[in-house]
Amino acid sequence: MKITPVLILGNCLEELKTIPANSVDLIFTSPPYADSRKNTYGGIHPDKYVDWFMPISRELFRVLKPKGTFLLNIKEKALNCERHTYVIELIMEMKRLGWLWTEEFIWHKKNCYPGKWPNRFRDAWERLLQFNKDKKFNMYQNEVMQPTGDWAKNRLRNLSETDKTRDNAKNGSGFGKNVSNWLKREMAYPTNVLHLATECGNKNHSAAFPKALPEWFIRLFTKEGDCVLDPFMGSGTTVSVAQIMGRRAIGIEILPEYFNIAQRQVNLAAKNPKKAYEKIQISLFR
Amino acid sequence: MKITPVLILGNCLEELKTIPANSVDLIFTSPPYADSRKNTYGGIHPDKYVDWFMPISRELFRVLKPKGTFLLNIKEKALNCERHTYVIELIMEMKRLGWLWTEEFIWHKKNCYPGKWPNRFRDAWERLLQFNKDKKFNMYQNEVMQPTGDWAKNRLRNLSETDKTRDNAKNGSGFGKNVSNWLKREMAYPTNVLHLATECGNKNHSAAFPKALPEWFIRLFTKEGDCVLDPFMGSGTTVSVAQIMGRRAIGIEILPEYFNIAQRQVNLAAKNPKKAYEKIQISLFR
DNA sequence: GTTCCGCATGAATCGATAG
DNA sequence: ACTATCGATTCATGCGGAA
Repeated sequence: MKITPVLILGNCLEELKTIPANSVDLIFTSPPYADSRKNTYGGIHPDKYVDWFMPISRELFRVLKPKGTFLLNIKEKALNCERHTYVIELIMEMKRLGWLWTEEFIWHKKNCYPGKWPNRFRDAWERLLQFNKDKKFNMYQNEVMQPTGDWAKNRLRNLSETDKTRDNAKNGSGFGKNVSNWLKREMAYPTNVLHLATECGNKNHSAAFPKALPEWFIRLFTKEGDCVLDPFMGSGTTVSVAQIMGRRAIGIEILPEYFNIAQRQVNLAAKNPKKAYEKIQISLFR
Repeated sequence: MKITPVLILGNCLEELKTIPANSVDLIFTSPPYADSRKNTYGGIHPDKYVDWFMPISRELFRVLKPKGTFLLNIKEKALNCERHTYVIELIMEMKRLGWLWTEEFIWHKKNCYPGKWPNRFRDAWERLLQFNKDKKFNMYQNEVMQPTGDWAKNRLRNLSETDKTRDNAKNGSGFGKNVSNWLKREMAYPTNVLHLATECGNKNHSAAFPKALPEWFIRLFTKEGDCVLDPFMGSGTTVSVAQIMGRRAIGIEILPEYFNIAQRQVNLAAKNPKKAYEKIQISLFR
């Protein structure tokens, strides 16, 4: 199945209004952070961040399907020696608007930005806020199961050796059932902490996250053919990952510079999807 | 230097009033989480949590030195398929009271509670909220430097063969005080993400955190002889760690049962501080 | 004395059932 | 309708006994 994402060059709030209500399965986005990236997006002052985001939040609520999910990657910056409160104020406001704040995932950035300050250490984590319209949202947990920890490997290795000898010695003693039980145990469900290194190779966009991040949430919250929206597309990481995974995708970007990069990335992925897919590093959870 | 902690049996809010203003260097505490530990503390309803905590917060502000730090370990629970907002409301209220919200550390709980639900994964992290009265607070960053990546791993592996304590061999990353003296080269500053397992063998208290947690913050925010306060002492982890590290300590606990456990632990540590110190596992940052 | 293995134990959460 | 209680589910870790 070959689906080319829809890329829209324009103002996020205006363009969202052209999208039908209840049509999107997953919104995954990383909006411009307050007052940072001045050179690119212009920057919104922290004190005005909530007022700026709420109208957009309202449109996102409208376009999301009842069982869809909105995932917001955000982190407050330190301003004047303090953490600003615009993120937690935003959570409160979005709840007033009708969003359910269902979960907060942590993205642990294993190779965070270097630096030293007298009053704080390097910031190695970001928030991944999950919002929903309904308590019963779609979630495909089996799609993101992972191998169990090292503790199990050692023990299962020993176990499987004894299993083999017994299996050779005796025939059809019903031991196979036990083995299959243990095999199930080789996979476990993940937690709400994601360990991912930032991709430093990404040249142009100043706020790129690793492909594995949208990839994980797209697997968790959508099926093939579902629709993924990124209203702050940037250089198109989320959109092209969705494309490669066989999801429909919509991306909105106001700056032609980034829009063009995203366009090229999408064309490239359309030409050789397998190669593009292999490029997605799945290095979650250590 | 031998300093015995001051343990107070009584109501937190009342007893705090007996402590002089501007006398404490570090407050490190983990108050009863909303509605949990019902069997022990009675539990506060999430909707009333902020109102319950704010008068205590006011007293904590009073007793803290201008350059001191308040570190609050807390996590909101999921209620009715949503994350409750009492923690972020608490942050807003404390700012109104005059606290600076300077940082939010993440405690990544490597061995979080198991379970499976249709709409969420296991919760593997807690907040460590840092509050201060003044932008220029005391912070001794050099005290918590850690060995860098690969070098540390190799070094520590060899080490565990030489210095054969059982616990070092087990997790492969533990190192004692004597060892850290060795490793003056190739040390780096940590980040604001801490990787620690909960100590589950502790039958004493239903909510004991690992000793390495208060140990790290006591090193970071206090010197020898400084005063550490834990207004919700529980079985006395914070207080006895502070004692072993040569800090003065004050602990308040309302339940005689826990108070007695803390009392015993303190007496034990006073008798043999070296042995007690070695028991503190420093296995931070993986 | 070391290594290996069995086992209990968590600051959990949801859905169903009962009052 | 709304609150209180209970059972089912799940996995990394430390401790203790055994080889």
